[in-house]
Amino acid sequence: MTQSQADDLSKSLKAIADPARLRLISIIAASEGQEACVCDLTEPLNIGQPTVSHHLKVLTEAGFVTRSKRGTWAYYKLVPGALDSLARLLVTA
Amino acid sequence: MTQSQADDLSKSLKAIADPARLRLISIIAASEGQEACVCDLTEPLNIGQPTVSHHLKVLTEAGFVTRSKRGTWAYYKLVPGALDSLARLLVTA
DNA sequence: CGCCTATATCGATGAATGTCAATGTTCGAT
DNA sequence: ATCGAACATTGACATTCATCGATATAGGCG
Repeated sequence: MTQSQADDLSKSLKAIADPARLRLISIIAASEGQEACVCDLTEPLNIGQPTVSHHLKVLTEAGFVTRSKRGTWAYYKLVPGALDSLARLLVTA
Repeated sequence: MTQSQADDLSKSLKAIADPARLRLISIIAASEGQEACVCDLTEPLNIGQPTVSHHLKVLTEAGFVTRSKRGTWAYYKLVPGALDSLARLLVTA
């Protein structure tokens, strides 16, 4: 594995290597259409709303979720296959 | 996913979410018997020997490699299936 | 327009982390 | 016993990061 490959893979791993972000992914994955509103994510995690917003931004920039605003609400949806392809990279490593 | 499950999974992910540690795993995995001596790991990574030692300790404590000393040399070996079971946890998340 | 609600951004702070230089430890060889 | 080689540990430093409070933005409603 080259240095830049290792850099890329570690960036993806760092993005999900956080308890709060793992739980966010878990909740979104269990939601209808694998999509959830921020209001459904703030309460069950015991962390403040700005922190949730921050974690969702990290996950979005890493390509694990996408954001779509409908009215006042922001909905985050899992990117299909993103987690699977990361898992495949792991066993190939 | 519960809080403690998320904590455990994030600890495993943090252990490999580092370019140097990913390259260490990659080199060990490509070695004969999936085992390599520290002397074979220090040079190709462009980081100092104490740092390599530190990374190997992190990987050992996370259960990805095991250490066995033979003479003056320390050999690190991949734990079979460790990466695979982590990858499986990811797609189930 | 003005208020309220939902979400994002900013700035700060404390904790964790990667790296190094220096030193310690262990083992083989002379 | 002594020396050198291989590896680990320690202490320090700079950077990154998770979290929070305060504030900004943006949309719906009266």
